[in-house]
Amino acid sequence: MSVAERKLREKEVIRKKIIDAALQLVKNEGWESLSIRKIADAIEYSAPVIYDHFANKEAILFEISQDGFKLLLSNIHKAISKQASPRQELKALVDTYWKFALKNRSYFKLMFGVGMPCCGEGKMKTEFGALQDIIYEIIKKIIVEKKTNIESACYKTHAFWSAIHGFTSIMIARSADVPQTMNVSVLDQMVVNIIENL
Amino acid sequence: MSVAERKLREKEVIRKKIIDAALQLVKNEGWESLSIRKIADAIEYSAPVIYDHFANKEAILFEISQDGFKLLLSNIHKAISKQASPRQELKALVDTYWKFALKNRSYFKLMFGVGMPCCGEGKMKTEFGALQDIIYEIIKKIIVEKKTNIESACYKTHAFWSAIHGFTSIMIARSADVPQTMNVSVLDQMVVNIIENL
DNA sequence: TAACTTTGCTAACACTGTTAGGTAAATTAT
DNA sequence: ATAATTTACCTAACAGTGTTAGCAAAGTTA
Repeated sequence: MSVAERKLREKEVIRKKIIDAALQLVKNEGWESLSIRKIADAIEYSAPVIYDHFANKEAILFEISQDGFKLLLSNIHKAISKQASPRQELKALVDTYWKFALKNRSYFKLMFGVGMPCCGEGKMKTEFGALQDIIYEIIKKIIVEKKTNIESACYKTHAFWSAIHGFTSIMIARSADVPQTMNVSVLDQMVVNIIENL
Repeated sequence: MSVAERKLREKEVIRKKIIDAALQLVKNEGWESLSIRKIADAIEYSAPVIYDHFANKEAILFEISQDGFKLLLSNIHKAISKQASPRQELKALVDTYWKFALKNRSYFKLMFGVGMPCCGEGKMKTEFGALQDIIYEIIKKIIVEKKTNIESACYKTHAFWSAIHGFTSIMIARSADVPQTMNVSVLDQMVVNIIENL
């Protein structure tokens, strides 16, 4: 019986190797030039072996983008837990989001890429929702604190999320096209302004 | 001498045919599955002919995305010219932007795709800037009207643009992942709120 | 009419994702 | 321990990709 267990473990090891190699290749050469044969080369197996572990290339990219979400959510939770007030929590969330995008462009592009071959419509509902839920909870707390209209929490979550994500997307996707006046301080000021008007 | 002119005209015709065919294919099957051979097939030429008109595939996608910008800017100018006040201009701009994204998803994905093979960093500075300039001018007018701080116009342009683009990107990229509470009325309310706080 | 340029083709190269089929090794059953 | 069976892994191949080289025919100019 333990033979089967060992085999499963070994399979898991190769699976991890595939993901690790793929991520490394994406980081070095961009996701456009990622190929099954390059992954196979990196893990020192022949190409078809990869199909024993993943249905297709898209499934690999999908799993990587899910890992990205896990990492981002973990970073956010860590950052939030250190804060003393909901307002500081919201600031810490934005800071973490921005730093994640900046330091992990490959992940970010896979996770939020418009028209990405993997992780398209309807595949990221849970990961996507988790992020939105965190924002929602913090905003609710601030609204309670400020005693403004609690019913607007939902709308405000979307508005907040739109602004933060829009800023980050523009910066990551088009860094060279963006005027110098659009920099991180704009993001900071945006958060301050949004909190003021919650 | 007029022979050369005719030849240039004929070249232009084929060039246009390539772009048209490519755009049609992108609209029908998505940009991922666009291929030189498919374009060649559509225009009833052999594949290498395309390289007499474009350096490579990326150049075709680049030109298409530029056409997209031209169309979007033209739509915006048309919509703005019909408005009576800067506030209505801003609303019309957002409305046009949103409708453009909705009706021309292919264009939008090419124009603003995070990590798109074409139109990456540094290639869209002018088109990108033109859009931002329009927003800037309207916002300045509103600020003058409201007699608030004119120096904040630049920051507010970025913040506005971030929010609008973020909302649209999320909707276009992830329509199936987005909760039902995030709909066009959120966009409307966002614009109203932003104008209020300019 | 001869020389030259342009046009457009086929064939090919080096890739891509993916599948079929076979072989040798590892595991299980007898 | 031997036979049967499953698993692991490979090579070869298919159909497709972007792109280039080289050639033949047509069009243009001298």
